[in-house]
Amino acid sequence: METTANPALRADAQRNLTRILAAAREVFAEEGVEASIAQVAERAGVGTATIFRRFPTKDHLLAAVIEHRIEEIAETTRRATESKDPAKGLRQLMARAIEIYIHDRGLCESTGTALFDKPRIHELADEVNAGIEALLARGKDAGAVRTDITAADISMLLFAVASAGLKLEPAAPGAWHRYLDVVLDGLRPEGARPLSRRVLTRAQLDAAWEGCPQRER
Amino acid sequence: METTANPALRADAQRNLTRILAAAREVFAEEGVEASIAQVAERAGVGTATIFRRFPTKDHLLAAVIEHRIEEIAETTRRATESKDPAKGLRQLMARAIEIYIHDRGLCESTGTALFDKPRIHELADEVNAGIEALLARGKDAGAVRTDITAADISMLLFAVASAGLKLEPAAPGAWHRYLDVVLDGLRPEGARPLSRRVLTRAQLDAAWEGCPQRER
Amino acid sequence: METTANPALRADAQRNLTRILAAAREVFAEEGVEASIAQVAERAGVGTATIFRRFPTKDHLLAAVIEHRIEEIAETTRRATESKDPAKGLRQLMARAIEIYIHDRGLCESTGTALFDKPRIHELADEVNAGIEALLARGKDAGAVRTDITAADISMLLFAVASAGLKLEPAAPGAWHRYLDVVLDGLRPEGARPLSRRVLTRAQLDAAWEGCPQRER
Amino acid sequence: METTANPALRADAQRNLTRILAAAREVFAEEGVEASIAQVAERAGVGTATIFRRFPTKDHLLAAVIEHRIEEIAETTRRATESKDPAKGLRQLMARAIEIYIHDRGLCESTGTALFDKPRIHELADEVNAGIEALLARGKDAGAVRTDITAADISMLLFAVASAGLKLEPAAPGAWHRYLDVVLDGLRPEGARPLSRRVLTRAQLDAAWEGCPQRER
DNA sequence: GATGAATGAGAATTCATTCAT
DNA sequence: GATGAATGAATTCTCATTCAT
Repeated sequence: METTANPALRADAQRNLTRILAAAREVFAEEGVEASIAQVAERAGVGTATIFRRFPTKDHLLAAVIEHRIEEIAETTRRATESKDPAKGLRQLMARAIEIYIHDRGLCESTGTALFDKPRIHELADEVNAGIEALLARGKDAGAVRTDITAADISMLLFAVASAGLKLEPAAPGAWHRYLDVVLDGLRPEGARPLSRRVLTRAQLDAAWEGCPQRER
Repeated sequence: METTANPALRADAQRNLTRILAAAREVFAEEGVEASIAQVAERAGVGTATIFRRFPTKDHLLAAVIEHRIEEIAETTRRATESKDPAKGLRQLMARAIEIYIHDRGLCESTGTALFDKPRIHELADEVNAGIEALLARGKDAGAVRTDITAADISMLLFAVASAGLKLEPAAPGAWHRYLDVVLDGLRPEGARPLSRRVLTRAQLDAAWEGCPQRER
Repeated sequence: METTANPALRADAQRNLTRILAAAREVFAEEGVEASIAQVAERAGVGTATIFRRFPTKDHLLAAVIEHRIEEIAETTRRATESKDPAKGLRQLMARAIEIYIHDRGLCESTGTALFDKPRIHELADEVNAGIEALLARGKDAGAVRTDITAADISMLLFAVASAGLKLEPAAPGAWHRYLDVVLDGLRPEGARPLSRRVLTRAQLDAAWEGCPQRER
Repeated sequence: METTANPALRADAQRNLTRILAAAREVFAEEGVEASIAQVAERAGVGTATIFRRFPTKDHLLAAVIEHRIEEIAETTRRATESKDPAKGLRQLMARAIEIYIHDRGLCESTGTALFDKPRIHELADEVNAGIEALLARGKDAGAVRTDITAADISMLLFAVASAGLKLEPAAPGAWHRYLDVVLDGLRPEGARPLSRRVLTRAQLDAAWEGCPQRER
């Protein structure tokens, strides 16, 4: 999760690149994907062309920012899977991922667009998925998690709570924990009522993350 | 819930207004709030200036469209409160409201922006809130709903599931029912674990719906 | 060859459209295809957006200008074919077409680019070609033109002289007539030496006019 | 015609200069004058700044490339004047010069711009002119060339055929020979019809090569 | 000397909003 | 009243040229 240090880059360029990425993270997080490159440039203290030297397209910059966030989520997943208690691990993972989402409007807006269709993002998504699956398996074995739930469901529920949290955060910081609590309670096996729809196929999940045909951008 | 019929309007003007609103609902639902006025005008079969005669600003038009949707949700609430079984009523209400949300990108994108800060919307929000409260009270009495949940929570949970549904809908239509199921299971009183945060104050809820200070547009 | 009068257009719009086209003809003629839309707008006395309302793309505007010139050439061809003397008609045609080319840098630069690949241009090109063929046939019959020359050759020779004329015009207006004279002398049948290459196929000619793979613009 | 070897240059600098010129020749030949310095730098395997160290301006680089081509044409002229048969020499000269032109988009686009206004180019142009004049004189004496033609005319006719060849080359390589044939037939004295315009003055020819006041770039 | 990096001045294009018919 | 037209302020992206290492 180290900030991508490119050793082939000159010192000043590396510094600028770091600044650009930091600025882009902030700006897109605050303003969403419609923020202009000029805003990023200003916050980074560089000219717009400097950004375009590193990122041929605004979307490339956005993608880099998103990748960084997904790296964070993957790292979070890694740590969560090390937890002794799978239920605790799951909550930890969801809570931390939600926090990352909530503080990044751009990330939320990008979810389910073509920006997610990059090899590195796929890799990370696979990794996250595997981690969740491992936690789920242990949780189910321990009788702490209902058995009809899949990793894909966890991703979607996480996204659901995060979306509500995003709206709520300015007015009631952290209030989304209530909703995560409700959802986690809904994941218990005791008295669980059967789910009314089929589980998501992998293709459906992928399509949800990338495919969004609206907004081709 | 009749489309606001303004009796002072000439027949043709009234017809145009109706067309404009219908077109705007469709266009913003499909394309989101970034859709252009020109698109709306074209679908309505009127000139752009005709729209601006009725709505001084694009945001005014958006607000009218949103108001309409909230009217639908209020109407849905009214019907739901008539249900004999409060738990069924609650599910019905949430499911129908989610459906409304899911099929309107513009509505989702607008939630929590200044566009919601209109007297009529407040009225309707109050009405919806009251309906949910009534259902909740009956549900709690019947032992079907946990007691630490408020109407504000239901709104937010509804928005949460809707947000996930919005992403998922193209790839897996209706799949969001799974997540509503999970949430509803989480609302049962049996074995409910205490919620980790305070309930939302009314001010916080209002701020969540309107306040979003980012995105001044 | 009337300036495309669109009767469906409001008076002011028609006036602006006319101005835009006139300005575009002048500006592209003087500055070449790299002239900016802003230059055209300024000369036309309108805003840049007004141009983009009529022409979705700079290339569309360029295409309209080019089409106009080719119309002029087609009209010239029509008149030339009415000449009693085919040799005179041919000279008349070539001379007038060269004049049109010479006073339009944009036309010269566009020749052989994708801008020529439009149905209307193809039609006009066919018409010009047919006219030249008719003149050639009559000229050959009359013993005034060598028999191994085709209409495609005439187009290319015309373009050749025009290219030289373009460079020469500012310094020596009309001097290109000398070179047209030489070429026409080269077209006489008496003592004509055999041409060293095959005649152009239609496909080759078309490719020369449109195909230019360099400069995809 | 050795590549200008500057003895004051360090070995590596000399090598870079050579590479830059070679790359520039290729790039401008293929892409035309709008090719970017970055493209040249990349092909040369040097940084852009290295180019600007040697050539204060893009135009200076272009000028150097052009000079090189004119050197080639001058060399060609020299060889052509050694031909026993002046008509053959003339054809040889024109054909080879046309080939040089045709394979260099940049050269064609630059012809007649301020880039030609350099002492060395003037020298070379004089040399070429003298060579052509010598050939013409011998040709006229031998009755192989019409007497009303000047060296300036030959330059322009050459440029004319080259321009057509440039457009035609991708679709029909070498087809321009047909047009050179026609022009050469037009240069024969037998039955030559009087030329309709005055001969070019030297000033006019110079202006044609350099003067093009449009396109200040 | 050499180079990658930085930049500012455009260029095309879009869109909410105001005007003239 | 209705409408198409006009516009100016953005926005993304390019490139010759200058700077810092």
